[in-house]
Amino acid sequence: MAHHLETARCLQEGGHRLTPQRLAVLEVIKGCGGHMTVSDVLERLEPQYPRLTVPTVYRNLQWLKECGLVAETDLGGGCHIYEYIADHRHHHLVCVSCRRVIDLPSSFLNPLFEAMNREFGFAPCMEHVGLFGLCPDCQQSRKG
Amino acid sequence: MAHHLETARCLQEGGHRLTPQRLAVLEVIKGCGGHMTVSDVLERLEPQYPRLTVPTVYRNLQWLKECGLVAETDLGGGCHIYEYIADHRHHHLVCVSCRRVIDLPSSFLNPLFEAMNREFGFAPCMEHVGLFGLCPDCQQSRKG
DNA sequence: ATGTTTGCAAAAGGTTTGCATATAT
DNA sequence: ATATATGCAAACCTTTTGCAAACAT
Repeated sequence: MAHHLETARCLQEGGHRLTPQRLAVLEVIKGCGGHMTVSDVLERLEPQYPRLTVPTVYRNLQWLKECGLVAETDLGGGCHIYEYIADHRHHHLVCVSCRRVIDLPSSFLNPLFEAMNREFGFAPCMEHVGLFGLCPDCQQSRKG
Repeated sequence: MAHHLETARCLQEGGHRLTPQRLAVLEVIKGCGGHMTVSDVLERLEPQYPRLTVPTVYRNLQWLKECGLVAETDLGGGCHIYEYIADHRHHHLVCVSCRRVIDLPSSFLNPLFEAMNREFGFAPCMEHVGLFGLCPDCQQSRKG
C-alpha cells in the first residue's frame, strides 16, 4: 500500500472525504520531490485523469494546504507554487544566476521571525520561503 | 520647477522621450511617499488625465523601472506594487490577513544576509522583499 | 439518504498585445 | 519627417465562482 494512502486515511478519520482526485493530487505532489504549479499537477495527471479540471486541482491543493500537508508560495512569478511539506519543513536558497537550489533548515529563519515578532508584534506566516542570491560559483565566474 | 522635472530631464538626455503621461506618473509615484498599484496611479491621475489608460500606466511604470527609478514588487496581494526608490531602500512587512503593509528599514534583513553569506557563501540579491505574517490586530481578532 | 466534491462553463482580476492615431524629437 | 508613445479594444493567464450531476460516507 502506497505511503500516501496512509496519510490520506488520517485525513479521512478527521472527517474529510477521500476522492480519487484528492488522492491523485496528493500522490503527485508528495512524490515529485519539489514544487509544482497547478498546471504542472494537471499535466502530470492528465494521462490517468483526462477529465480532471483546473478548479478541482486548485480546490484540492487548497484542501491539502488547510490540512497542513502542502505549502502554497507566491514567489512572484505570476503563479503560485505548491509543495508537500509534511515531514521536512524547510526553505530554499536560490541562486539567481544558475538557479541552483539549496534546502535550508526551517530554523534558518528563526532569528528573523523572532525579530518580526519582537519588533513589530507580527506572527510570521512564511512556510517554504525562497531566499535569493548569487552562489559562490557564480560569484567566482562573474569576477572574470 | 518641480524636482521630478530635473529627474526627467536626465532621462531625456539619455535618449528617452518625455510625454505628459510619463511626467505625471513619475510625479505621482515620487510624491506619494509610499507604494502604489497601477489602479492607485490611475485613480490619482484621472481628474487631470481623464483619457489616461491602464496599459499606458503599466508601460510608464515599466519604463521607470528600467530607468532604475521605480521598484516593482509582488507582495502576493494579487497585484504588483510600484515605488519610487531612488533614495530610500527598504523592505515590507505584510499582514496576510488584512494586507496592511509596514515599511522595514533595509537593515532589518542584514543579520539574515550575513547568515546567508557566512553559512552558504551566498551573496544576497534581495531588494525590496516582502515578509509575511499576521499583524497584532488580526492575531487579536482571530482569538475571538 | 445526505451532504460534499466534481466537472463544466463562465466570470473575475491583473497584465499584456496589436494597431491606427497622435505626438516628441 | 520620423520614430516612438498613446488610447482603445481585445486577448491572455491565473484564479475563482455558480450550479447541476456524480459520488463518498
